[in-house]
Amino acid sequence: MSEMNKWSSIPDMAEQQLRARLADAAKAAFAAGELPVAELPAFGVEVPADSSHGDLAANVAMVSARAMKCAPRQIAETLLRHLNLSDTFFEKAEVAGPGFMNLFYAPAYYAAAVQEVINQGNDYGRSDFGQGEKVMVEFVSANPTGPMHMGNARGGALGDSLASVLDAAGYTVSREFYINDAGNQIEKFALSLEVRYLQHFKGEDAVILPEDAYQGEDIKDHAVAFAEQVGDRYVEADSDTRRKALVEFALPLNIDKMHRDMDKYRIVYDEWFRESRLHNSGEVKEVIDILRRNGLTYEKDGALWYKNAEVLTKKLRAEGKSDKDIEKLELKDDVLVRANGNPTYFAADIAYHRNKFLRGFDTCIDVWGADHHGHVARMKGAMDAIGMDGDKLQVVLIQLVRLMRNGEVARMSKRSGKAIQLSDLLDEVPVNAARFFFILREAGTRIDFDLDLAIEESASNPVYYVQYAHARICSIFRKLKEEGIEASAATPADLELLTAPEEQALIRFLAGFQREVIEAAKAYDPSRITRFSMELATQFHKFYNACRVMGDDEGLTRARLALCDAARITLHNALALLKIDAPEAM
RNA sequence: GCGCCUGUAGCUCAGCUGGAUAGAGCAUCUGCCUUCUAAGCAGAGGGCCAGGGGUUCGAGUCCCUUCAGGCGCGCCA
Repeated sequence: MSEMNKWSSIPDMAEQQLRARLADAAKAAFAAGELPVAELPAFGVEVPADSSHGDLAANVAMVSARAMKCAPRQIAETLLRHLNLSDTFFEKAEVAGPGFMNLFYAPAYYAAAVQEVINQGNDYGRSDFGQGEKVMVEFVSANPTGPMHMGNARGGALGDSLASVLDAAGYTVSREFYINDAGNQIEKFALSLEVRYLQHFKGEDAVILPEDAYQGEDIKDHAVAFAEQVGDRYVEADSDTRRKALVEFALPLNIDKMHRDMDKYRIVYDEWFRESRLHNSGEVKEVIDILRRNGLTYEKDGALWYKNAEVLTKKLRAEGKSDKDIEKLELKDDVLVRANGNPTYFAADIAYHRNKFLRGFDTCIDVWGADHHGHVARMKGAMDAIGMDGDKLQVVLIQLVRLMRNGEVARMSKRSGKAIQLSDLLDEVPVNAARFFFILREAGTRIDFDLDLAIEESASNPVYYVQYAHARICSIFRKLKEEGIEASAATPADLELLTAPEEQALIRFLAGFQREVIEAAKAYDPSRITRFSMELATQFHKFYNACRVMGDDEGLTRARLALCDAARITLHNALALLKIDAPEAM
């Protein structure tokens, strides 16, 4: 409960004070014989939806009613009589509704909260909640056989921001991109390139592109570029040599492109991890051997199978599921090594996740497309099966993005007629707007991305609403400087002048930033920060319209300038987590 | 068929571990700039929180069930 925090937040301190004083009040009431002696149960302290109900509300009387055999309101009234609020952040308490104890902050609370933001500056919002635990966030990990798409754009923004949020919450975070540069899809890539290369010299009808090959224009572009560079000397070469040359030509180009796109999207990875490494190092073989030794494999139809059903059944039984329910799941086993001798993606992925844990990560978070959800349970199970802890593998599933144009689903780019790519998006939509949009909604919801709206009416994008608030604050300080006014720092007494409802609402909101970051980290949900930034902008705009910053009262002016500065810092730090610019002017 | 996700205002969505009269943006309508950025603010209308049961002081939130939509159940990744 008491998270000893070196970045102690003011709301946390206030809540602790309140809990301690309520416990004291109960003790006093017991001693006076005014309440039956009973253990004070765990109770909640929360921010009421309606500010007329105070700044914090405790439900201690309601949850104590049964044990004390006493009406909640009566318990609350008794506690109130014994409640001592001296030397706390509170100035008033009252009993309301069914027995809530409503507490009101004193001006000192608001003063302390503003001062805290200013003191911490760029660190404001950070905490050591995560205790330095090592966390890896693996995201995007797009297939290198083709260009990245809109789903990668969403996964990229969410994964990157999630990593930032975890970092701010005190975790040691690493960002990773997994490149599937081995296996079946590379074979398919090679075959597709080969057909296009041969077609380039012999004509489209001479060689037929199989239906299951990559149909995209990008393959043709690569083949043509290769043909222009080396000519027709691979036409007569044997297929293996030809395919190898084509892949060695095209794959680096695709990977370079992914680097460039991610760079433009402001995503910097700590590691680009290649699947081929796991095959070359023998790690794929190792995990297969481990599974074999653990008796979790068998051979059938020439392939080596993994006993997924057995592993998951055991796990689900341990979790208390009935055999009947488990049977309904129709659990299936999976192939590790195909009849042709090649390991499957699944086998390589087990090796990859083992590699992650062996690198010392306490938690590995995978950001996957929602269509991979069937893969989650068996991957966790496989971790258990090789002696790792499957619970330390966490998966965030991202729903697909639907592209809309003129109210209809769009699949193709209007200009090129090709499938819409991430790089098209970044060419047309400012990065700030694109990122903001993709981090606006939590991962599990399907979203529609309206290209026309994003491109043509970008000013209606809420990102500008938030940025405008930041620019507005900066303009106040700019004006101050232009007029040669040098405002000294606000004193605690100055800050206690912040008593207008709009001022206090803004401060209460600012003060909750650290908690919001922690909540976002716990839920693996960076979209909370996006919405926080929007609400913060609203609170600032309201304050700005209601309270003139530079006025006749010097103390109040200093205090309001301090509040502006606190709002600017908080807004800046929130946007920084999302890697969205906080402009000084618009 | 089985599993996962989703269902809240006309549209897009918030709603912290259950709390007091369910919120915001867009859209529609009405006001507010001779003083710090009107990309802003204030106000109005708009809801059987998909339906039905249950748990309790109290349910949009938890449990069961029905309905509707999305996705998944490969020697694909």
